[in-house]
Amino acid sequence: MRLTRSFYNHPTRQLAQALLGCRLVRRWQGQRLSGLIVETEAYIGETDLACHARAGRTARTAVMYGQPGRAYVYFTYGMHWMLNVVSEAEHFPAAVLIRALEPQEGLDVMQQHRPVPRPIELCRGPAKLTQALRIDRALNGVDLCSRHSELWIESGVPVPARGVGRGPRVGLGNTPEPWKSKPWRYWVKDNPFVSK
DNA sequence: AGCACGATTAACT
DNA sequence: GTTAATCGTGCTC
Repeated sequence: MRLTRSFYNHPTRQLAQALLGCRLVRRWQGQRLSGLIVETEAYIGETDLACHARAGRTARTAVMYGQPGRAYVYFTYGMHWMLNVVSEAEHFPAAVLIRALEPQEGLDVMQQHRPVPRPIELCRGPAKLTQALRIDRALNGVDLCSRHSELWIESGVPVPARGVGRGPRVGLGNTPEPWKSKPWRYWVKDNPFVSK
């Protein structure tokens, strides 16, 4: 079942954990491309200096200030797209970055989008999964709760708290403390599809 | 108008 | 472990 708006309207760290085990689905040319979410990170508000919303409301960050349950897709390093899910109440800018998937449906199509020798490499990283699922600027702002969107998340088997690993967020090179070290990255323990 | 840098990845040594 | 690729964004001049 497609997750509803209320699922996303929660504290970001709580949502980041709740999304583990859920299934991200992309409809591409009538086909389902999907995978279980196995790794996430929380980015929370203007005071979190790792969050893009630290710059306040701009054209780029506007989606994060909108409804929960929308996709925030941004471009970085001159070549990569990142997928986030907007969290918390409208007007509070926060989102969950989807960092890795365990591929489930449409692996053959994903391989066409992203040629790799083995499926383990298909979605093991935030820019890898957007490439495999063909997620780019066209999906920025899309409502994951709408019946008509080509991107959504389905409920799954919740991962119990003891099965969730936690640690600092990845790639925050110049972010000052204490934000750089906040343990706001979550993953499914012992799952081989988690990024490295 | 110009500049430094980035929520990364792949291909090096 | 190091580095190139490659361009939108936000900040300074």
